[in-house]
Amino acid sequence: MIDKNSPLPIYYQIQEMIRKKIDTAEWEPGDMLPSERIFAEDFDVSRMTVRQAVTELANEGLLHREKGKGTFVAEPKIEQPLQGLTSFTEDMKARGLTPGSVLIQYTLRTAPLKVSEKLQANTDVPVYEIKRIRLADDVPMAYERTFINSAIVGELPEDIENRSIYYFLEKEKGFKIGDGEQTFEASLANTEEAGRLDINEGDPILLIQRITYLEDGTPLEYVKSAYRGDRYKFTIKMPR
Amino acid sequence: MIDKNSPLPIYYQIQEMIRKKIDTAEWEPGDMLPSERIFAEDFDVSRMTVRQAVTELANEGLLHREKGKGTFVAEPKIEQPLQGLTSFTEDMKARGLTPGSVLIQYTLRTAPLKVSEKLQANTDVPVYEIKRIRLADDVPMAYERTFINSAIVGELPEDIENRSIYYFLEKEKGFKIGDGEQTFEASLANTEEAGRLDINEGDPILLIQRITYLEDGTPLEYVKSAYRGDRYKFTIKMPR
DNA sequence: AAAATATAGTTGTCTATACCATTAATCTTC
DNA sequence: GAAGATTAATGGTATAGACAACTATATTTT
Repeated sequence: MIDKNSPLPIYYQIQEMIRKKIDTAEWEPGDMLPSERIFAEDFDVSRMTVRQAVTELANEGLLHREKGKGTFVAEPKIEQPLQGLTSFTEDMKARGLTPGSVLIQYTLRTAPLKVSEKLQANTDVPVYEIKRIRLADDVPMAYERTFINSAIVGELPEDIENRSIYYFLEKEKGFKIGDGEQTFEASLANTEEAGRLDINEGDPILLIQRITYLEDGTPLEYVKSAYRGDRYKFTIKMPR
Repeated sequence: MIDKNSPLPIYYQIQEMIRKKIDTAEWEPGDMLPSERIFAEDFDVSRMTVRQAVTELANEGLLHREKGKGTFVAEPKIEQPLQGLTSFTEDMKARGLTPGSVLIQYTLRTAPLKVSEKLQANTDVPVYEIKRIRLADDVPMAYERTFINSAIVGELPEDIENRSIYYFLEKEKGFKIGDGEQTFEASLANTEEAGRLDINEGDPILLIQRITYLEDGTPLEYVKSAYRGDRYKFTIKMPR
């Protein structure tokens, strides 16, 4: 469960392990976690290492510490509609819909000019181009074109469309996702988009473009999505 | 400077000391802090204690760590193009355009049902209803309908259309603006919107609805805006 | 002169331990 | 039975040290 020889830090492994148990509802809000001393003994690590893992999760608000009592899974934050960057998968789940995906195209190619600009890379940089139709409860919701800088991520598994790309990159590849820049624009469906989304040409679509950066500022991916205007609203909480 | 017998934790004292040096500009953005080992030696504490202080400040964004190099005072957060809540006025200025406004209607009335719901108020609550055409370089950019809970803000001056409402409420009335919730949606211009925006019926428009809250969570205003799809893109930076 | 190597300094991770403050349960005393 | 004291468990703070990973500079080698 915890691999001391992994290149990933132990505290990070513990962190992700806890996160997973909460994600999978194995540990539910209000549940008390094993005490730091127990954790340390179980994993045969120092208590301080356990604390480093727990501290970060507590700062994130996922855990809640009480002196003298213990550490508990925090109650899910009320009013959390898309506070930050989210994937289509997370987005749909938050809306109570079942996300789905149909792969249209999956190729490794050299980046088109506009894409290479967005990715701040040379025009000849190899990128993955992934075209997907995104489904919500089996109905087309968006037509999505993703470009991922393969010079950064290396090889992607072929079954990536079934999983969250973010999850894969963060958990399995160890990349740290940073900020994202998102653009919203109203437009009308062209022939291709109308066909993919099962709507008529000229119907309203919400174009969302996103550039996702790594923590160090390197652009990782560029996504162009066309959402059905009649089905989709994007809601976001903004500070200050 | 650091009092080991103080009831305040040592790491907290160090934290506040660093904060103060930055506040008073004794340490400026870009400056390198003494290394953790130097700090520890100077204060005669353990390096881990110093780290606990620095880690928190780094998480806050006040400091910036670089492995192998050192710890530096972070650059003050630049107000990125639309990182948070912004008014139309600020938005346009950030784009290098001159914002303008044409007042269409300004009334004090009882809230329509939908509006009172958004403002979490009774249906008979009095609201200001302000309809404006928003101009950028004298060209219609958006048609905006604003509802402000007058039970909260009291009386508004009549010449409000020439000024930023936010500025007025914050600086002159002392209200503290909190979060905002914003919804994006693609649609087609109806007759009224097309007329106001000088476009054709059926042209694409970006519908943006915003609810602005005070710091204590009270809804303050509800704004429905229809932006010209051919002229306006909304860009935002989002944290992960 | 350029390239490779060593070196010193930095943050990152981790250990093993110690004591403190708070909490909750148990035991003792009245 | 109620009140107080004890005890065990928890997270909070702190120590002294170790090695790893990374960076910049100085030194040596080619």
